[in-house]
This record gives sequence, structure tokens and C-alpha cells, in this order.
Amino acid sequence: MNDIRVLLVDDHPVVRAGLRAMLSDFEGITVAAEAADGGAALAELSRLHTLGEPADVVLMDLQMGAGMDGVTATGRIKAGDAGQPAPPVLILTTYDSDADILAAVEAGASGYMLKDAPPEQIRQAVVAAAAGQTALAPEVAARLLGRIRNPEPALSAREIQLLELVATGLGNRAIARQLFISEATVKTHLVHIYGKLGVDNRTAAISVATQRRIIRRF
Amino acid sequence: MNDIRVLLVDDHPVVRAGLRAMLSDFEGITVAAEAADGGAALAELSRLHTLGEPADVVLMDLQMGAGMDGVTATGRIKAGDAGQPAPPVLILTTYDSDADILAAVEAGASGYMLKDAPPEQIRQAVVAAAAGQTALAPEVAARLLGRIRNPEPALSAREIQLLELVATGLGNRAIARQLFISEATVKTHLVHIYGKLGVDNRTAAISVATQRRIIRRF
DNA sequence: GCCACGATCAACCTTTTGGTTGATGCCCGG
DNA sequence: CCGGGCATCAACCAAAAGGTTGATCGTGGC
Repeated sequence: MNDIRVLLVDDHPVVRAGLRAMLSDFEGITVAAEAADGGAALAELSRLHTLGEPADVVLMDLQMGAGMDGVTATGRIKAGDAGQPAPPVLILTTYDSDADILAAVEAGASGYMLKDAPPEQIRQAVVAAAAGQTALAPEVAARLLGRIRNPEPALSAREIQLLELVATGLGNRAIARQLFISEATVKTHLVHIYGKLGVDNRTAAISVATQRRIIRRF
Repeated sequence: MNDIRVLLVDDHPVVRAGLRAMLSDFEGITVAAEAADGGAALAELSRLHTLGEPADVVLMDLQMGAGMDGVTATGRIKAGDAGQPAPPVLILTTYDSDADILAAVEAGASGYMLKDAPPEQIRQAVVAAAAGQTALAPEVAARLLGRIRNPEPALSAREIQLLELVATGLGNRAIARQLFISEATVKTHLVHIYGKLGVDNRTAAISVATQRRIIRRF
């Protein structure tokens, strides 16, 4: 039986070297190519495709220093931008924030592993992905289950817009003027936001919203 | 001439494997041991010491999933907790925030490299550290030089520490308790911070400090 | 049609922050 | 050895933010 052909996508040379070394030690897995960002990953997939030796699995980091990020790249791959059939994409990243997980799954990822996972767990995930199955790190699975059991209230578009202004350091009065509403309304919105995020002041709200990637970071 | 004996300290097996593979490819460098957190690093250093083959350089990550963090471990090593003479500690991490850099340098680190650096740069840094020299990543050096030329945002270490607590959403009272100082002192620090950053409230301070990467956020 | 919910506003009150002034002790560099 | 930056604290006042209640007006769903 042929080896599973893996494409590594990570912007850190150190991490790529580590994965290459780690995966090479396993039977039945070969690193077919590497890419430092999403754009390069698409190009590599196309290249492998035309060579007649397409990748069986893509191991993708989410955070890229520059170039196309992992979520976008995953979406593009699953959309067939790098040739059909699109290989399974296994996310291998450092963080397990709700927003990251959800975004990756929505983009079509078939697994989500953390970089601090033991090698054997990563190997199993690669094998599972190649077989068309999904593989979630235990931490990630627990998080998803917990989220389904008690879903968190979503912020309305207006509330997010307001929160973004709060994050720039504006006071309630300035926010009111900017949105053409009264200061009282700003305060009402804030109370609702605090309730939904489980906090009781604006800085804590920004902290939570940033960590959950509800608002964009700077 | 003997090889430079390196101790790897990183909580990610993948990264350790990558560094091991990368450093092994270089002439004159040997990976003597590995540790997954600061506590294990101290133990490994002691062990190597008693074996009569002490480490020449410690390659240390700052962020550890669990156990002793990199800054604390660096401080302990330089304090001689793992035997004298203390080997040079070269920080190899993902982020280059002012807060991280300052803390590491204060703890006694003799270099600061970023994980996305090209292999050759890392090799040179290891060699330099082993020779008792300091090695800063170009990005880090540029930031430090920029700060010297522009004495504008010269936040003290204490002020940065305080600002980080502010960014988590804590109130002045909570910050005071956490730092074992009075609320009055917290307010005084904040006034100084606002002055240096050119703002007049805590959220604006966080916004500016995050953009200037004085504090880190994710 | 009615109900739920989001967005809007007002009045009122409490708590937290911000701003100022002034003071002490420490350590470093000229 | 003296000035200056840093860290610490206090008291006080003004402003902003937080919390509560209650209200109006659309819109979209059942």
C-alpha cells in the first residue's frame, strides 16, 4: 500500500522541520511538500496534482505571519481552487479558541489538532484524515460539546459595532456622537453586551471579545 | 573542538523535534537534552551537570502550556539554581512584544530570537550565545533601537505589568490587590501611563499599547 | 394580530475612574 | 552629593461609567 502523502503548511521553518522529522519516523506517511503560507499551499497542491502525485492530506496551521491565512486557504482548497478532488485538511495549530475552531470547521476542515499534542495523536489524526474520517483533539472535542450544551448568546451586529468603537478607547459620549444615537442608548447597549459576555465593565468586555475573536484585533 | 551542547526547552513536542532536526544538521552543535517546561529544564541542567557534561546553551521558549514559564525559569537558571556556572539562555519564542522582551532581558537572557527566523539565523544565535555574546533577532534589535532613538513611549516594567492587568479587564481595586500595592498607587501609575501614551482613559491606553505592541494580545 | 426582540431614549442613583497636589524612599548617574 | 526618574501612598474633587426602571417604535415570526 502506498504511503499517505502529506502537504505541510506552516510559516515557521522550525515547526515544518519538526513535523517533517516526526512524520518521517512513522510508517506509511510521507511529506510530499511544504508551504509557508496559504497561497504557496494552493500552488503546491496544483503542482503535485499536475505531477500525478496529489497530496492525500493537508496539515495546515491557522496563524500565518504573512500571506493567506489558514482558514481562507482551507476554504479555497475545499472550493476546488487547487484541483479536484480536494484533499482533507487537518488543522494543526497552537490555539483552541471557539472562533478559530468554528471558522475552521465552517471552512471545511476535517480535523483540528493542537501543536502540543503527543506525536502518536498527530499520527492517528493524519491517518484518520487520509481515510476520510474526522479527528478532533480531546480538548477541542470537549470544548465543542460544552458549547452545544449551553450555547452562548450572540451579540447583535449593532452591539459588535459599538464594541469595536469601545475598543478604540472612545468614551460613551464620543461613541454616541459617532453613531448618531444618545449616550443613554450607548449605555443600554453596553449593559446588554456585558450581560451576554458575562462581564461588568468595558475593558473586560474587550478582553473577552478579543479572545473570542468577536471583534478584530489590531 | 567539542560540539556546543544545547538544552531545548519547549512545551510543544513538534517544536522540539524541529529544533532537534534543525540543529543536528549543523556542524558543531549537539542537542544534549530536552525539557517540556521550566521545572524540567532546571532538573535537566542539574542532571547534565552531575554527569560532567553540562549544557553550553539553553534554548528557551517563553510560553509554556503548564508548569514554570520561561521567564521564571531563566531567572532561576541565572540565579544558579541549576548549578554554577549558569549557561547562557537564548530565548526562542513566537512573539516580540515589548513586555516579553523586557521581562526576558531582565531575567538574564542573553539573546532573543523568533521562531519564524530562518535556520541559519538560529544557528548563528546559538553559536554567539555559546561564545558568551548576545544575539538579537533583527526585528527585536530594530525595536530596541527604535525605542532608544524615540524616547517617547518609555513605559517602565512596572507600568507594562500594570497595563497588562488593565487589559484583562480588572478594576483598580483588583489590580491593587493582585500587585500588593494600594489603589492610590495604581491610579498614579495609570496617570503616568496615560501621559506617556498620550491618552486619557484605560481603554484608549490598551488600544494604543496593543497597536504599538507594548503589550501582547490574542 | 400578537409577541419577542432589537434599537432607541430618559431619569435617577451608585460606583469607579480620572486629575491634582503633595509627600516619602530608593537608586542611579553626573 | 544632588537631581531625577521610579515606586509608593493619601486626600480630595470632578467626570465618566455602571445599574435600574420604564418607555416607545419597528420588524419578523407563529
